[in-house]
Amino acid sequence: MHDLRFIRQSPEEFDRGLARRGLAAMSPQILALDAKRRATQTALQDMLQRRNEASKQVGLAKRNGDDADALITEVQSLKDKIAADEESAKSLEAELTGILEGLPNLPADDVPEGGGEDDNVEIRQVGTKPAFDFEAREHFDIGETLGLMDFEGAAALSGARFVVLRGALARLERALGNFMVDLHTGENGFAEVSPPVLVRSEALYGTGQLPKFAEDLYRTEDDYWLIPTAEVPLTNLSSGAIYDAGDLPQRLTAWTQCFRSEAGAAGKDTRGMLRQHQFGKVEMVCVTHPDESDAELERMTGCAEEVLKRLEVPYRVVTLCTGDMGFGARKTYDIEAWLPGQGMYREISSCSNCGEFQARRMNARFRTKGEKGTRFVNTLNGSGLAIGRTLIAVLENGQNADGTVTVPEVLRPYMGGLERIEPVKGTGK
RNA sequence: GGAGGGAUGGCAGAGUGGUAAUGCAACGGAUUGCUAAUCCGUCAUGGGAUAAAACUCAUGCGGGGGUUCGAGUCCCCCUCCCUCCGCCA
Repeated sequence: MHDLRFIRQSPEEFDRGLARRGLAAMSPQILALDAKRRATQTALQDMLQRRNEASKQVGLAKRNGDDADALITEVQSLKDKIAADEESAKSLEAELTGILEGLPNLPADDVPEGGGEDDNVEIRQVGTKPAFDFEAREHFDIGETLGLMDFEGAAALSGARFVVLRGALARLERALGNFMVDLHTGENGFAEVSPPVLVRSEALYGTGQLPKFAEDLYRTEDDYWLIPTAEVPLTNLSSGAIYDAGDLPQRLTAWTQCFRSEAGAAGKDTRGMLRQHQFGKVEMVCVTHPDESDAELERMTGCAEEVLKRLEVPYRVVTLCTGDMGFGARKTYDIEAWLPGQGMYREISSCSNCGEFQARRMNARFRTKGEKGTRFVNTLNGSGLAIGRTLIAVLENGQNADGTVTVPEVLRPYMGGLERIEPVKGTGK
């Protein structure tokens, strides 16, 4: 949500931000609406003032036993006018809010300009791509050869974009989640949270998925929504909060299932488990002082990178350009893991600084000792990491010519010491 | 699912139709100085005014409607929280 006072003060700057997002200037329309709203409000207030005075006099007159009919008639005649003005003030307000809540966050100054994915800027590549003396296969080949990745069974249960993992792959998924949460809580300073995955619409409004992106979400018949990411519950834990500045930053992590309708992704990544309706993800959320959020974004991205480093998966970090950033973000780093089977880097984490955009929607503030009043906090979120995609990366980077997969060393303690995942004889069907 | 209770400022908490008490915390100031106390003011949001204030007006008692000259207070609808009962992993 945008600050109307900022738009009033710096309309050019506001429009410049929108333009960088590829959007038309909105400040003329917004300011016109705002001026109209304020004029209406002022007129309304004058009438209310008169009504209040007259009403007070009626009270006095009645107490003194005087005649108050003239005053009563006057106020009654104001009534229709007041009601009409209230009505139009309210609808102007609603119109204004409707516009403001549909506009994305403005990009930070250092975000590269661009229209889409192709204009993202690579910052660094880390790790060494594995050199295979055979043709690298994609994860679904590897998984099906192992007999442990079952798309048919999943289709029978749930349809397309689901998977059933079995045996060592099911355990690998669990191992990844445990490893990531242990890393973030043990070394990266995050507090572990186990939140609901069903939330109210208010929570989704707070992080910005609603009202604009309802079609991407699953909704229950009794009006709960399935979270598309644990960013929603973790960030909204700060909804309505007033922190002491000393209690910031708040760093939270959670391993949850995430649910996405993938309404706009028809035909994209249909094969395999790259893009699913349901997937596990370890999420990191930070709530910071406004002066700290830029540094926190670097830190958080580093925390996500550390997961891949330890898993020995090569990756690169890109800064998303203005055209590829999500709705609530003012700056985003994507981490893309190297997938030898695809011969491509694919997104495995997205770390965003949302500034005070979400905090305004949630009314999340902090107070500094010695200062008057409160200010909005800044919020950040990042995957640390998406589990399904990490599993893909581990399979593709750890694959061997004989169809087995080498388990990264850091995961072995979570896998009962298992060093290699071997194909199973028969699928048990 | 059934029954009941509740929602008022940062927090606590009064207020049954006529200007939203009071306490705590916080901020500004005054005063006196033995780890502090005392006093005064400020202490929700928005409009107008202003360089910024002072100032001024309105709104604000969970949300939305209604009754009334006037609603925190009365009526209707809704939401959320709590308690008890039932069911349940």
